[in-house]
Amino acid sequence: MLQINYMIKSNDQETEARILDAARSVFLRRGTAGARMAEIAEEAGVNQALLHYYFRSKAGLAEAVFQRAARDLFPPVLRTLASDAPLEEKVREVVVLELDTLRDNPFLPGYVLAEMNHHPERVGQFVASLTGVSLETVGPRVFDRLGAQIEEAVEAGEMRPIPPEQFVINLLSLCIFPFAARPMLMAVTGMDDAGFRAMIERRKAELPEFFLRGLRP
Amino acid sequence: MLQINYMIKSNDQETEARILDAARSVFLRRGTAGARMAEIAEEAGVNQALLHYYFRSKAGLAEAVFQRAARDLFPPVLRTLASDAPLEEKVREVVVLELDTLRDNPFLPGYVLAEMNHHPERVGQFVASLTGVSLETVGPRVFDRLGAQIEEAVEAGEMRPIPPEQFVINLLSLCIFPFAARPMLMAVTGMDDAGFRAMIERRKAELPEFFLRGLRP
DNA sequence: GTCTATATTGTGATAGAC
DNA sequence: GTCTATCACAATATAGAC
Repeated sequence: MLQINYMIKSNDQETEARILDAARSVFLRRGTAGARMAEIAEEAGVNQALLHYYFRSKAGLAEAVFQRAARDLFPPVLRTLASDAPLEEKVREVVVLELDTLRDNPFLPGYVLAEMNHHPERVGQFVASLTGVSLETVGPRVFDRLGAQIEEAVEAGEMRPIPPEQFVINLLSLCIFPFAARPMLMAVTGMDDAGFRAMIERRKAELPEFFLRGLRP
Repeated sequence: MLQINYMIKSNDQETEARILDAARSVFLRRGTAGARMAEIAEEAGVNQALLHYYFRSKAGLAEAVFQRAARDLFPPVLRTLASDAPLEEKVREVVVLELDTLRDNPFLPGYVLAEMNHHPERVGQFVASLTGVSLETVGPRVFDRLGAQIEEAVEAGEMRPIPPEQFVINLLSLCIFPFAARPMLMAVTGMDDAGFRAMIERRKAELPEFFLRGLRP
């Protein structure tokens, strides 16, 4: 009796998490506009009315899911890039970090990129939330630190000059795009899931060198 | 009178094109699931019923728009890559081709990537339509030709070995991703539209060298 | 907190006049 | 070919019992 009572009471928290997980799964696969509350409820194993009890509206759920997804995709990389580690080490670290994350969440890039394009207003809001401060602080912080390191390396004759923005864009492009274009790549090359994973593993090993060679004088 | 009569008669063709253009514009911005037939009709300057007269259903319109968009995004590049031009020339050509296309259609990548993720079944269909033949012919044709050229260059000591798939993935990543991630890039860096275009122009000049250096021994 | 039943709107699609 | 008016249903959201 006590046991049962305890379990019921604890459900409120656990249920909310289950709903959020189900919502994430459905939103990532179908996109926000294509997602159906009924499907989320079913996947969470609860009634549809409960979704509204916890998140008020579909928009509320969508907001929560997008914030979480964007946090999974970008901040770890940006934090790494803003650190004090040597440049080459940063590159290797970002590649492994990003490729491992996306191997486990292959729908993440497609979803986040699509949402950003469909709801540009959410992007500023998200960027602001990264530091809790205003929009203008995140970018500069990463790019200033990176720019200084690049300048150092250039003066030491180890590297060509490159704007830090282009540095970041190139690196993220090479990591993220293959996942966003996964269905097309699989269709064109005839890869299956295992083949795709193998291709990604290979990238993990060779991408850092490819990227760094491209920057050398 | 004759004039008016002529214009009315010619409208059927012109109207269908106007609708398709409007549909493209709305679908690209909102995604298929998020697009509204009413908005398309308004943007085309016609009544909503006309959309059904010409395209039967929303799915019909969506199909037409996706085919056209995917054709704009991929085939020119694949054709270039499968040509007989020297490898380095191909790279320069692809970069200019792709960056110019996307400068004029910044929503294209986000839309196509999203649709592919949400409707993987359409991808095979599209790939098949590229040659009119079966799915297995397009990929190999590009990759075989490219693989041979790479092998040549490797034996001449001009290049490191790299699987042709990775070659293509890297090249497309560097061209396409910045547009797919445009809203995020603009928010993080504080760029406006002009700044983004300037950034792309800079890439057009520097991307080929960066890419090719990354492949040299 | 969780459910069933129901209200309310949004949205794709059709009928039929012009 | 093009419009207005309307239908039919899908999908979000709420009321209220348990």
